[in-house]
Amino acid sequence: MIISTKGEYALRVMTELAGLEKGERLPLKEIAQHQNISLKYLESIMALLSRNNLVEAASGKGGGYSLIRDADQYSLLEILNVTDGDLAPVSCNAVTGDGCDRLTGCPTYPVWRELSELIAGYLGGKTLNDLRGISNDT
Amino acid sequence: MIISTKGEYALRVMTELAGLEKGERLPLKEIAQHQNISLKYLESIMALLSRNNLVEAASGKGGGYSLIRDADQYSLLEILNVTDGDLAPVSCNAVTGDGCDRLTGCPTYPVWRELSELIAGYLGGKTLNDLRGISNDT
DNA sequence: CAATTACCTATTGACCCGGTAGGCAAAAGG
DNA sequence: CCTTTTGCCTACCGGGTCAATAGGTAATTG
Repeated sequence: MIISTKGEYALRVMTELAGLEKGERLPLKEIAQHQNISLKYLESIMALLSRNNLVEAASGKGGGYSLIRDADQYSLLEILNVTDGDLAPVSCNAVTGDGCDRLTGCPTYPVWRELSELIAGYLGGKTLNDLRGISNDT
Repeated sequence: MIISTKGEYALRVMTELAGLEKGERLPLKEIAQHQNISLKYLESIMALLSRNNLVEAASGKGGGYSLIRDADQYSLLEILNVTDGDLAPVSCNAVTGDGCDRLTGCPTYPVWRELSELIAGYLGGKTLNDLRGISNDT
């Protein structure tokens, strides 16, 4: 599988954050309870998202997490790239270009490349709003 | 990644087998040399393919492997399902239906389902012939 | 019978993933 | 200040899987 629970959890949490009012924050403790996910594990995930400027964090009382942009400005691809790295469907790294010494003439390469683009295209076109059941068309 | 080297190797070997004349066989020793893959490792992979009736095997002198059907009658999906199991892109097993207790109302589920179908659709439409650079349109 | 080939059953080492633990840093409030 | 709340960092662990190896057995042919 390409997408780990780390990615799955990240999407779920960010979807929840998308429901907040502007300026509102949600502490991780509450999120972990809602989503029924280990708090400690979530911590490591959210720290990662924070480091990559996908969410904003505030320490101390009244602190917590919030989104930085509007929900429809986050593509799922962008988020999953942070949590799961490159989403290349194949273990050989031909898709990213480096490492395979048999690349020239490799019969499977074009297929992996196309498949990669297909996946990236699909996930790049979906946003957090799609996860909330909110359609993007006006 | 969804697709292991096992799947990648299986596709490469079967593509090579697709180049044989009708009734011709190729012993694994040669294939392993051509493809520069460990013979022992290949053995385990080919035994798997053989058990699942994707290739035909013949022991003894003059033996080896051959395809059973025409190359355009093997979809990549079918082969990869044998080597890599279900190609579900997500570790949660919601896509196959069982196991997730949060399934009802799970915001990400529809996305994984769609993505799964997209991948299966793509790989189901490609055959071994596509790996040989032979187009299926007459 | 001997050579060739496929098949089966372990086993190994490395790596990654999900999760845990504990302590540190920052911010806010009294 | 000091305490509480919150996020952040580092390290660790157990289990599973993957790629690969090893050795032996069965089938087929000459």
